[in-house]
Amino acid sequence: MPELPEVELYARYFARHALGQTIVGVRLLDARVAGTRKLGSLRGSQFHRVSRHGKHLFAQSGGGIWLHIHFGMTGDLEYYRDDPPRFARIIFDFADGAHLAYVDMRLFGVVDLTPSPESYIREHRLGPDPLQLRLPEFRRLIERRRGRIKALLMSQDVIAGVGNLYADEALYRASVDPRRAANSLGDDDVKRLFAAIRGVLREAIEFKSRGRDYPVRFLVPHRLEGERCPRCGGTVRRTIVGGRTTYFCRTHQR
DNA sequence: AGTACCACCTGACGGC
DNA sequence: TGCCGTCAGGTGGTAC
Repeated sequence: MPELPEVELYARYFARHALGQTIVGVRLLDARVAGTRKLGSLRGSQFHRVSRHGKHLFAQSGGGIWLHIHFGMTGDLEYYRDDPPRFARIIFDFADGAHLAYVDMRLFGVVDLTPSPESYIREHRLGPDPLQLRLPEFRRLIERRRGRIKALLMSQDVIAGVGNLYADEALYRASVDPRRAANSLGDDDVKRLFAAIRGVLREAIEFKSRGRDYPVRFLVPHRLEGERCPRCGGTVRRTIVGGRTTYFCRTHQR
């Protein structure tokens, strides 16, 4: 599930529920989501800052070390007082008796410690976060690339945070065919795509933070082969691009 | 540089 | 009811 907008909401959720609480225990219920560093060293400290880069969440602890969470396909956070949620894999126990669970049905996520977000970003060669990006840099990142534009948008070393769903969404909004080579886009295409990526991500954060569903003008509610495009009446097609299931409107995406 | 395929996991859903 | 295939919004490795 989690792409940039979802992780942004998780970061806000983490800030709301976990900052300033004293950690009295860290329980590892399934070692397969733990990284190499021992989370037990967080005991006795507090988180006092949260940040996000792409799909990655970072929380600084009192010791100066940072918690790093990547949510994989099914990662989530749940703050609770009584019963732990289903698929809880790591539980942070707080001094006031409440808990924060890292939940992950499919176990593709990772919870680890890192010296700083900057060092993590460097070591894992993450590209810039699209909400911090400006047009000239975006242009530079994609103009000479020969791969398909959708595959490029999903490459975390090019832009960090866009996954399968929002890549489709941005290309749909920008009227660009996901199968086109990146270097075949004209300057107008690049400008529209840049605005579309940022617009789609910002709007998703906005309506999700209000607990609302995807608007009908988004592609997401129409991710079905043969569905009508709400924008032009064309037909929604399903195909594979970059190894992932891709939906696009064959009429207005060119 | 770009792509295709496999692997890592668990669960939901449709067909028979 | 149950078994089977298919699919799922992610990523890393390998091989071509």
